[in-house]
Amino acid sequence: MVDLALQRPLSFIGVDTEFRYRRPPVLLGRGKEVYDIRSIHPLLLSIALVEPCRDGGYQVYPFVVDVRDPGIAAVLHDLFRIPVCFVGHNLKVELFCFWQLGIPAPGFLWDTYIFEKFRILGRYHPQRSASQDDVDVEAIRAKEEILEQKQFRLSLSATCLRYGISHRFSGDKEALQRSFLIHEDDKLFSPAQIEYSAEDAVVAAQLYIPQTLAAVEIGAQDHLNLVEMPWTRTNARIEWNGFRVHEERAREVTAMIETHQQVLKDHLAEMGLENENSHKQILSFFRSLGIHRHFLRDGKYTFSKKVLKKYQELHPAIQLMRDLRRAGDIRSDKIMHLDLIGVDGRVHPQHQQLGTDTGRQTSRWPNILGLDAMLRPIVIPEDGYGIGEADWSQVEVGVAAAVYGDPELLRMYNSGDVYSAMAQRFYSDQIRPEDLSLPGPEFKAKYKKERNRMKLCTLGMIYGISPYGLSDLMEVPRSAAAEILEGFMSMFPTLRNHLSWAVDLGAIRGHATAAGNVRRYRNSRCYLDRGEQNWLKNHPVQGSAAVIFKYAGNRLDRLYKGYGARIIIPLHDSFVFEAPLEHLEQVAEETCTVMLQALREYYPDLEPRVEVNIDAPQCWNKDGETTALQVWLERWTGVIVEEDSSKEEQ
DNA sequence: GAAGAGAGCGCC
DNA sequence: AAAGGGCGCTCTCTTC
Repeated sequence: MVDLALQRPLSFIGVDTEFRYRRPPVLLGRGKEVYDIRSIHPLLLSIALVEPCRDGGYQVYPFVVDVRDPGIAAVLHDLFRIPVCFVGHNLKVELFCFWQLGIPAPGFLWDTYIFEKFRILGRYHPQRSASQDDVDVEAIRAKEEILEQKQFRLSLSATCLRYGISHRFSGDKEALQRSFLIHEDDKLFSPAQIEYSAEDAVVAAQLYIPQTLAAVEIGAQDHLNLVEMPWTRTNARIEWNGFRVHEERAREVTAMIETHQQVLKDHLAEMGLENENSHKQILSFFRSLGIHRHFLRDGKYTFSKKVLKKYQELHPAIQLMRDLRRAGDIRSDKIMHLDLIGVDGRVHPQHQQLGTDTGRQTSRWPNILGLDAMLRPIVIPEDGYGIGEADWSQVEVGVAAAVYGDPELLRMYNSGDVYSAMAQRFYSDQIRPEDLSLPGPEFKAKYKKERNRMKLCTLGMIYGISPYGLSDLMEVPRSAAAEILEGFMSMFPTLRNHLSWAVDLGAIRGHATAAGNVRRYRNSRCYLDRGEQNWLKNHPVQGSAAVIFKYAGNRLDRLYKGYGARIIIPLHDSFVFEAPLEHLEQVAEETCTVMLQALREYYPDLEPRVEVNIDAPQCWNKDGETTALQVWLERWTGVIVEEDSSKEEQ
């Protein structure tokens, strides 16, 4: 097979693998099963070599290889070095199989699953139910159906149907897939298993040309080849890399919280509240104290963190509730699930490419992108390695300035600290004249409140906030918020126009557009509600930032190879990396360079800044802060000791 | 007992 | 009438 592949003038190669896992799945409740990707056991590799014929058609040579043979990897090396495109449906698992076999990934990929996901971003988005009525069965069913439809559309058989390609096994695909999961080690494969396996590689190959045409039709072929498809490999590698967790520290934290939680819970129960998480119980508790009216918002009671903090002076129980909630959140974080540690001793969350409608990543099991900052020090490097992080400063503001072409916002972004520059202009009559040209960092320290208001306005502007929402955030009357917002927007007339055009054009066209022509589609042709108006404005910013992020990530993935370094967490606007200690500084420096270049390649008008943090390489952390969790726990413990003693005195 | 909605919290 | 974009996850409470 390899000889033939090397001798023929191939156009591209379809690929598929069948596999099982050596470890049983971890059960996460509600029927969720998560397999340890490091225990993947490749069984069959299917290959479809494709070459052009004189008659204008294509000749396909299908092969199926039993990759349980330990000598096979060495033979396959040469095949994957052929510089043609390798096509497959959800290539992530194929890449896992290759890496498990010790075969380097091919250089040029096309993922037919990712393409289908890409072309329906925003479609099949469950709408908020039209009715406020709780028993709107129709709305619930419709929502379920939409999500099911979306999943089904992305499957290989449904994709084949759409392109008019016949898949011989589409009917009993599931049964065959399952047959591999329970296949015994030395058993031969049945003809059905082998033919099914071959068929998947063949149809994936057959999808390549029609999908390429479809990519041209949506104006995104360049982006797909440059960014999205290479990212499938980068993303798979991040998942394959995973990260190490400090098991002992995790156990300590859990034990410590559990001990003190009980004491505090008892204390709270004495005051009259059994469960700090129960909305119902809190309401009746606060009623009995006569303080419930403070928590009324628009006809509903809310006991969120923010309002509890605001009114904590009303009763000593409130501080207790806040602490208990925080402690409960930390204790129950999925990262504490130590059974998610793979056979390589590392945790491998699923990183879902195009997980969101703007093209951003999502992660789950555990959701490492949403990890409480206090828990970051649970993530530690391998021995001899260090962890670093590099992030673009205020990147979405810069991207907003660039995509909407606002000269004043550009100037402010390029000046150093965008929010300081805004405050210097916005509050020019309230700021001492000598401070009007103060450099960002100094201004930031001196005019904290003013700067923070500008930050709220900026984020609000990108997300489409209303005076109502802003007044809540700034804690000023609505009329004052309206005035601030108006004054703020009037500093950026170009931006204001272009935001409003983004809504109008998006409504007419049917989609919002980001860098690389990454589209997010509307679901209806009728009235734009506020939410839709907002994402039409926001997608160009968030989506473009996501594109640049992946572009930079791809470059880093290739660059890191030379240092034995790896990306471990792709954090929307920052990369967390792990590198051998002797190369950590060099890796950090080159990471900055790549990130700066990437942003400037897309938006040459920007003068971006990247902040790097290798201050505490012994664990992941925020701004070099590694002890926040300990400090918090100690304070918590302190509270108990103090209150216990005061109780005794009484 | 399972499943879903709502409230809430974490991240960017 | 609603009121800031994008997510994943846990807990409570209700319903089937």
